[in-house]
Amino acid sequence: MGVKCRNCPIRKLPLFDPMTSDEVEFMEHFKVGELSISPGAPILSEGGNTPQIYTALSGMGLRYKLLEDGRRQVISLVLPGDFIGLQAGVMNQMTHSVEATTSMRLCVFDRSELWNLFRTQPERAFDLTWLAANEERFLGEALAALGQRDAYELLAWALARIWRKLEALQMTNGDTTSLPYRQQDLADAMGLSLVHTNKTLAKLRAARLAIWADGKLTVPDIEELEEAGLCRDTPLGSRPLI
Amino acid sequence: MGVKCRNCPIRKLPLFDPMTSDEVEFMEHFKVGELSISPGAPILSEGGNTPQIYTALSGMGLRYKLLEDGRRQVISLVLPGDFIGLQAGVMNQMTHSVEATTSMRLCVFDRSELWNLFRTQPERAFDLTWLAANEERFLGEALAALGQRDAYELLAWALARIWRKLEALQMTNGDTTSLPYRQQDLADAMGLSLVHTNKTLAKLRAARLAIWADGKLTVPDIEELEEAGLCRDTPLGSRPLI
DNA sequence: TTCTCCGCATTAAACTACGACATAGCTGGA
DNA sequence: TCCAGCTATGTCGTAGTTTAATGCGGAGAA
Repeated sequence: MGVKCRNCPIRKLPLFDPMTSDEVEFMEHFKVGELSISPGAPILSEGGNTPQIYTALSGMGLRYKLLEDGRRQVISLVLPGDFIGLQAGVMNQMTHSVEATTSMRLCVFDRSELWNLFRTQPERAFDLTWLAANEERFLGEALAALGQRDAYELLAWALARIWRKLEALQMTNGDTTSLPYRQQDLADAMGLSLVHTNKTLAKLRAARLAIWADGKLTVPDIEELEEAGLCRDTPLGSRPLI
Repeated sequence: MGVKCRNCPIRKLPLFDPMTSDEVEFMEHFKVGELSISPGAPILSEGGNTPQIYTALSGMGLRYKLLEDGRRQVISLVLPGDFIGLQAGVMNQMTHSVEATTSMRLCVFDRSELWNLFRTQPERAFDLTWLAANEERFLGEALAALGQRDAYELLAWALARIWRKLEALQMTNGDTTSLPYRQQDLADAMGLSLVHTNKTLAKLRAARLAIWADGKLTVPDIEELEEAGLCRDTPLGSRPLI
């Protein structure tokens, strides 16, 4: 898996920014070990304790939250370079669950050490805090910002976004990429029913905008796809200066 | 307006926490003046520059964002104690607009001074950053967290939440409170059409859960109202420790 | 190998919530 | 008195949900 992030990347918002070498080095300082996770296994559970935080070195997963009525809200995908467990609360309690959808390798940090950041590197501390606050954000949220769209545009937007993300991580191969998520995952992320998601994906497929099959995503023409989703990203991810 | 916050309150997340006296004193240091705003007047505009930030001392307003298609997304209410303009970006550019819906009194701070926080008071800096990141959040966002519900539960939840907020600020009077927002504002906040919002409010009124009329909100039985909205707040607002 | 089970994708039919449009009443201000 | 802004209510079309049934490939057991 030809991922750029070697060991302990901080990926700033917007999530596509690569990490500078001294940032990598800086994070090395906090590293306490590595961890392997098998596909389908939970990494962190809502309400659980996390004295440590992780970054994904390889593999994919997703953040989600179980709702009272039994539905599941997917918050975001977990890709190599992402933090996991950063935003756990006062008692280190997680506010959502994280699960691997492929086998994953994780890099482990000691959470308490991170407080040093605030003393030694205020600007980086700002980045981290901001990242933590935003980690909780929903994929669908930014969509709300853009105004409610119908399922067609919603999914076009989501696929285009995922594609761009993977592209930035050099995880695409020509116009195809491997993407171990089920249609149910996508549906949960967008707040649509599985059935309707399926039908809408069929429409996208018929329009030859995005072919989602067999755990693979093929995007013949990304620009066209982005246009179909009116892909105007909100400045939500833009980095503020307080 | 019997608000607790005297001059320059930092209200931590969750937003109901009162400010300690030394925090008040601390913020006094940054204060550079006061400002009066008349009802309906804009305070900050999206894209505009803000060399300063404000806190609301009295009055109410709302944060919103204009969408490309002309609709308006209300982000959140501005109540006494809230920060305004905290999260403006790199060039001090606002990412959304803020408008007063009553006459307001604002306390003015110098933005650049705030960077000192990161050097002198790391923990408070954390609070501030967190607050800034969350200021952008949409009201409807937390709703998405609970899972999309129908308009009825959506509005029940929103009204209950507003009520609790005002209650904490001691801005309620028995089971009635003054609330200078239009139905259009509520609709924009919840992402519903004005017409449907109106009809749904009628249903809530018929059920004697919430009476919204003449700029006043009456809540005969808050517990019942909360239940109607399945009002289980997400821990979204809970303060994390990284 | 073949049978069976199970998770996932697919498609169809009935139902529902919401938006669009239309119309009317109510109030305060010029 | 008229007009503008807000509230209120009815009808109708449609996007999306729900339910249910079918198909299909992979894993495990005989």
